[in-house]
Amino acid sequence: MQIMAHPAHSHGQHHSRADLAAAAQARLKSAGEQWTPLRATVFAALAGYDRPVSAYDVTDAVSTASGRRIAANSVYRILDLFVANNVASRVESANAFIANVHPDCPHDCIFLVCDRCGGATHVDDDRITGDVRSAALAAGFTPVRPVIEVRGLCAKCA
Amino acid sequence: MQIMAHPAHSHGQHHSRADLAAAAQARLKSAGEQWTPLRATVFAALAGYDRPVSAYDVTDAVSTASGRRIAANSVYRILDLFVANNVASRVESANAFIANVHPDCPHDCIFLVCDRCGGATHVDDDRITGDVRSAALAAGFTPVRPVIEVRGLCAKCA
DNA sequence: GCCAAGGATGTAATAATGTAACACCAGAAG
DNA sequence: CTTCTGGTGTTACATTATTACATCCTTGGC
Repeated sequence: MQIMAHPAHSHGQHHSRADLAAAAQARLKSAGEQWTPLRATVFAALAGYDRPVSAYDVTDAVSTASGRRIAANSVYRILDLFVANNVASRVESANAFIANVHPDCPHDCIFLVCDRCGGATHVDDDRITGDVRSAALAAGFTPVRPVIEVRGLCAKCA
Repeated sequence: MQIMAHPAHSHGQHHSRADLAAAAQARLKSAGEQWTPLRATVFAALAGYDRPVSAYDVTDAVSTASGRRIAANSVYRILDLFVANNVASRVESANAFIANVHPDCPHDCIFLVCDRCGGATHVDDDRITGDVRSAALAAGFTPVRPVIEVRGLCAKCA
C-alpha cells in the first residue's frame, strides 16, 4: 500500500522518506518544540513503515534502533506530540499511527485501511472533509477534529 | 447529548427506548439470529445509555441486571453481533458502543463525540457518507465500511 | 423419547493498548 | 551557582480485546 495524493488536490510536496524527517523537524521546531535524538528515532521508526503501526511496534523498533529498552509511555508521549503537530496521524479504527507525508499542510486526512494487509491509503479531499466539518459545526460542535476512515479491502487484497 | 436525526434526511422511525428493543429483536430475527435473554439484557443495558459506552461498562450493567457476573468476552461477542446486524454501532475513536436508533435503515452514521462530556450526536447525511464511499471505491477499495466521526466539544461543553 | 449437531454461553487465561505518578537529568535563564 | 523547565526514565497500573476450550441448551431427525 502506498501513500497517494488525491489527484484533484494540489498542496505542498510529498516528501521522500529521506527529507520527510527534515520536514517533520522543521515543523516541530517552528512550533517551538524540540527535535531530540529520541524524537528523531521515533520519527524514523514510524516513517520506516508504509502502513499504520501500533505504538508498541514503534516502541520495539525504537528499542532495537537505540540498543536499549525504551518504555512504551515515552513513545506514546512523543507520538501524541507528533499528532498534535501534524507530523503523524492516529488511525483510530486501527489504534495505530502513521507518519504524515505532508506535515506542511494542515489537511484533514481520509485513511482507507485494508482489513487484510493492514495497509493504508491516504486520500486528501477537502470538499468531503469540509462537509464533515460543516455538519459538525452546524450541530453546535466546536472545535472539530474529523476522523474519517474507511475499512475494507484494498485492490490487491480484494 | 441526545441522538438526533439530520433534518434534511427522512427515514424509518427513530424508536422510543421502549420499542427500540423490539425493533432490534425483529432485526436480528430477520437475519436468522436468535434473540436470547442475554442478548436482550445486553441490548437493554446498551440502550439504557444515551452515549457511547465501553464494553466493560456494558458488562458491569449486564452483570448487575442479571445478578451474576457476566464475562467481558460474552458481552463482546454479543456487541459484535449487534454491530454486524446494524443494531448497534461501534464508535472507533472512543473504543465504545452505542445502540442504533434506527436499526431498520442501513445508514452509514456520522458520530459527533464530545471530548468533555462523552456524549455523542448522531448525524445522518447520505451525501457525505456516499462521497466517502465513492472516494474509497475510486481508490480500489471494496467492500467499504466508512468510519466517520468528529471529535470536539458539543454546544453545552464548549 | 433419544440422540446428534450446532449455536450460545461460561471459564480461564492472556494479549494488546493506554495512562498516571513521580524520580532524575540536562540545558537555559537569572 | 542556582533555579526552573522540559524531556525522559521507571514503575506500576488501568483499560480494552482476544483466544482456546468446556459446557449447556435447543432443535431437528430418527
